Amino acid sequence: MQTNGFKNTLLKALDGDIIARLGLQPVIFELKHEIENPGDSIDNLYFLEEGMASMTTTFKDGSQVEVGMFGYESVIGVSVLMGTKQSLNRVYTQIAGHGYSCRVEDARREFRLGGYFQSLTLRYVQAQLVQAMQSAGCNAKHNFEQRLARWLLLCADRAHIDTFKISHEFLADMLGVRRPTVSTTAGILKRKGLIDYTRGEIRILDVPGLTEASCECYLTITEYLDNYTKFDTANTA
Amino acid sequence: MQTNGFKNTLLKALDGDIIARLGLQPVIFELKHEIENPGDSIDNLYFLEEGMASMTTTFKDGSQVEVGMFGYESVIGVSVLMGTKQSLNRVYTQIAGHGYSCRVEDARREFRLGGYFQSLTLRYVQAQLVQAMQSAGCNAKHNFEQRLARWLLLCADRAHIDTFKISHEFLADMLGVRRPTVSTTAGILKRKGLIDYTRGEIRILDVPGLTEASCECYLTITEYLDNYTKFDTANTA
DNA sequence: GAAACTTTGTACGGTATCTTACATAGCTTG
DNA sequence: CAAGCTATGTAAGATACCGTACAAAGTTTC
Repeated sequence: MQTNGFKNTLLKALDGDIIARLGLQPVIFELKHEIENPGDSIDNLYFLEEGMASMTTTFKDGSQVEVGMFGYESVIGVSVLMGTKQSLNRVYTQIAGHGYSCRVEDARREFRLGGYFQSLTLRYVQAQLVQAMQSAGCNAKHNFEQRLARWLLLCADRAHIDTFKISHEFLADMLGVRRPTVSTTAGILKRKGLIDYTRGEIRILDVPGLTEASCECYLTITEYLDNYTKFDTANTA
Repeated sequence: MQTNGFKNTLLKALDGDIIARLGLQPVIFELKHEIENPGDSIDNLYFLEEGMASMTTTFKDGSQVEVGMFGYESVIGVSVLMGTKQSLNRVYTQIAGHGYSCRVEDARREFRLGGYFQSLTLRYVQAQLVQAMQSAGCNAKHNFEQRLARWLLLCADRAHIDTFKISHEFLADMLGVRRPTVSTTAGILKRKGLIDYTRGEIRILDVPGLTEASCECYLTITEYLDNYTKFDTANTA
C-alpha cells in the first residue's frame, strides 16, 4: 500500500504521476452544500477526504429518498466518465468536511488512457451500483428499525465518526418515512442503549449491537465500499 | 441509424468491424434459465434480442427482490468490464427468447480499445444504475398498485409484447410482497380494465391507463433504457 | 377421468407505518 | 430573558400490507 498522504481511498491507490495529471485542488464542503442538482452540468469531480454527502432521487412531488452515500472512499460525479453530461441526482453535504476537486477535462483525459485511474473509477461505479441495488432490495423488504440502524452505521463508516449533527426530520427525508416514525424508532434504539441523541445530534454507542439491530444490507454495502480498490478480493478481477 | 439487422439496441449501434471482433454466437434463452448466480465466474456477456431476464438481490433468508430488468436493450454481465470477476446477483430468464453471447476475453479486448464499444457499454452501466436508484426510491415511497403497474409496463417494454406467462407467486417474489397481495391488487387493475389475466398469463389491455396507475418511476426508467445509445440526448455527452 | 398439483380468490386478525395534531423542550435572536 | 423558532415526544384513528389459512378452479399426470 502506498502512503501518498491522501485519506481518500481512490486517491490513496494512485501513483504520483497520475495524481499530478489530475490537477487536484483542495475543497472545503460546508454543511448542506449542494454539490450537484438534477440537470446541472458537471464540471468537476470531487474526492472526499472527510465528511459525508448523500445522493438522492427526487420525485415530482418534491419528496426525495437517499440512494447512495459518499464518504472517504468516494468519487462524486463519476457519471460524467460514463458518458452522462448532466447530473441526474441531487448530491449534498450531510456532514461538513473537505477533499479535492478535479476538472472534468482532466479526469476524462486520464480516464481515456485506460490505466489505473480508469480501472479504479470503474470499480467505484460498480460499488455505487451495489449500493443502489442493495438499497432497492432493503427498502422493499426490511423494516424501519433495521433501515435506520443501517443508515447510522453506514454514515458513521463513511465519515469515520460516531457522533453527527442530524435531525429526525432529515433522517425521515433520507429514508422515505415520516418524522414521527423516526422519533419513535430512534427512541427504541436509544432505550436499547445502542445510540444516544439530543436535539440535532446523534451518537452511536454500541456498534455491534446496532449491527445486530440492522439488516445484512449494512455489511454488504460497507464491505464493498471498503474494498473496491483491492484487486485481490474474491469479488474483483 | 445503422441497419445491421440486430434488434439489440447496443449491437444495432455498432459497426461491422466491432461486431466481427466480438465473435458473437447466437443463443436461445429457455424460460427460467439461470444466466448468472452470485459467486459464479462470468465467462460470457449476453445481448438479448427477444425475451426478458430479471436481476435480483438475494437475502440470507433466501428471499429475493428484483433490482433490474434486461430486454432488447440489454448487455448481461457488463460488470466484468467494470472489474468484477464474479457475479453479485442472480439473473434469470422470465420470458423465453434469444440473443447473442460474446466471450469475456473478446469483450475485454474490444473494451480496452476505448472506442465506441466502450462508450456504449459504459452508458449501459449508467442506465442500470439509474434503474437501480429509481427502484430504491420507488420501493421506499410508492404503494404496491403503482409498483405492480410499473413492473408490468417495464416488462412489456423490455420484451416488446403485451401478454406474458407470469404467475402471481412470481410477481410477489420479484416485487418483495406476499402472493395474496399480488392477487388482490392484480384484481383491482383487472376490474379497472387495465389488464386481464388467467392462470399463469397476464395481458396488458390499456397502456395509457396503466401508466396513469403507475408511478413516475416507470417513465424515468423506460426512457433512460430506450435512449442510452443516443448521443444527442440532453442527458448524455 | 380421477388424482395430484398449481394457481388464484378471499378472509381475517395482526402489525408497521401513515396522518394529523398538539404539547414540550431546547436553542437563538433581539 | 422573553419571544420565536426548531426539534422532539406522543397520541389516536386510518391504511397498507403481512401472515396464515383454506377454498375453488384450472392443469397435468397417470
